Amino acid sequence: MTSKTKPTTHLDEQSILTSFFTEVGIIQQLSSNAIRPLLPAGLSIAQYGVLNHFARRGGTETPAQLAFAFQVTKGAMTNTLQRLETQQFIKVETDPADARRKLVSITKKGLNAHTKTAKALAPSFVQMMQGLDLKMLAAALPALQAVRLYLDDARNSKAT
Amino acid sequence: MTSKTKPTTHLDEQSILTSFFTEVGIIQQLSSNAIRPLLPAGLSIAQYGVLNHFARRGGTETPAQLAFAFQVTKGAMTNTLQRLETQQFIKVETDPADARRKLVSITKKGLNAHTKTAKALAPSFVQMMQGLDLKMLAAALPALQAVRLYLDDARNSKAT
DNA sequence: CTATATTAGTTTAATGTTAAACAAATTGAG
DNA sequence: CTCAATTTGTTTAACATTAAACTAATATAG
Repeated sequence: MTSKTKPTTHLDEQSILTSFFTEVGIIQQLSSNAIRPLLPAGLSIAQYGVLNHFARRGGTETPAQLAFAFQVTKGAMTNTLQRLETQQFIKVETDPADARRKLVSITKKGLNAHTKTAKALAPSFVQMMQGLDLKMLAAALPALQAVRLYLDDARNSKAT
Repeated sequence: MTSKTKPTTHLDEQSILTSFFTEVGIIQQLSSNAIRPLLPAGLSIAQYGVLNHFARRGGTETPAQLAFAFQVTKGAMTNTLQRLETQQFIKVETDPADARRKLVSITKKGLNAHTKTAKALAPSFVQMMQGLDLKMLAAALPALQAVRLYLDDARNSKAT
């Protein structure tokens, strides 16, 4: 496995990219598995993501905007929104200006559920802040953003 | 949103962690969506992951070892392995030394499928290597590894 | 105005995932 | 040895997701 021509102090270019995506994938899997059991019954990670989105930003958004923001298909977002609406965590109305569209907003009950859930997650969050070198994480953010932007652009140029 | 007491040149600690996981989640979603349509019909990302694992490392592993490596449940791995076995990409035998265990290995057909798939993915991969600042990505790897190890340890200490 | 194209959202079938219950084999305490 | 505990893998039910077909509403070309 070790190169004969170069002392592999540095990873070769291919390994950098492979390692990067492997780490991202595993982190995603581990963090999902850590968060899931902390959520209240009936609230999935996807659903909490939508509640969190509205709790931070407020206002209304269409299902298509939400699907784009979370990078899931419209069908997936339809499903998530239906489950949130069943629990009365969001309100869904037809856009009076365009009957194809729907306008989604968070309800008081949804805000309460979000607050309660955020509190349940807080201890693990605090523990992570203590256990990790946040300066190192902050230093890694530009790289993550660069990759995200690259993938986003690649997707958009394809979707022409 | 801007702090009154501090000029927010730097993100606060909570935002660092939130941004980090948000970016990881979006990258995972975008990269999965980019890769999926490039795979041959009948081969999922999960299945390709297993083929890739064996193509790199060779040898045999038990379903439990694979489930651990990919951080999925045993049930998920059973499903993936059954689909790979149906396509004759892997061989699954009972461990003669312990009849509870099974020994999984890749077949020639599986290696061929892996090679073919890797070739299909190569152009996008090369394009990424050209379009991204690999030094920046390499510099971010330690942070990713640190987070992965933290989550891994947290999980293990819980699973006591 | 009308016919076509586009856009927004839903539905369906297939797959992947988790959690939990289960069966079978092995281990270990007594 | 024997019986309970553990380990390994499978199954099942519920849910998330994608791709593709579909419906309804709007926009646009002629």
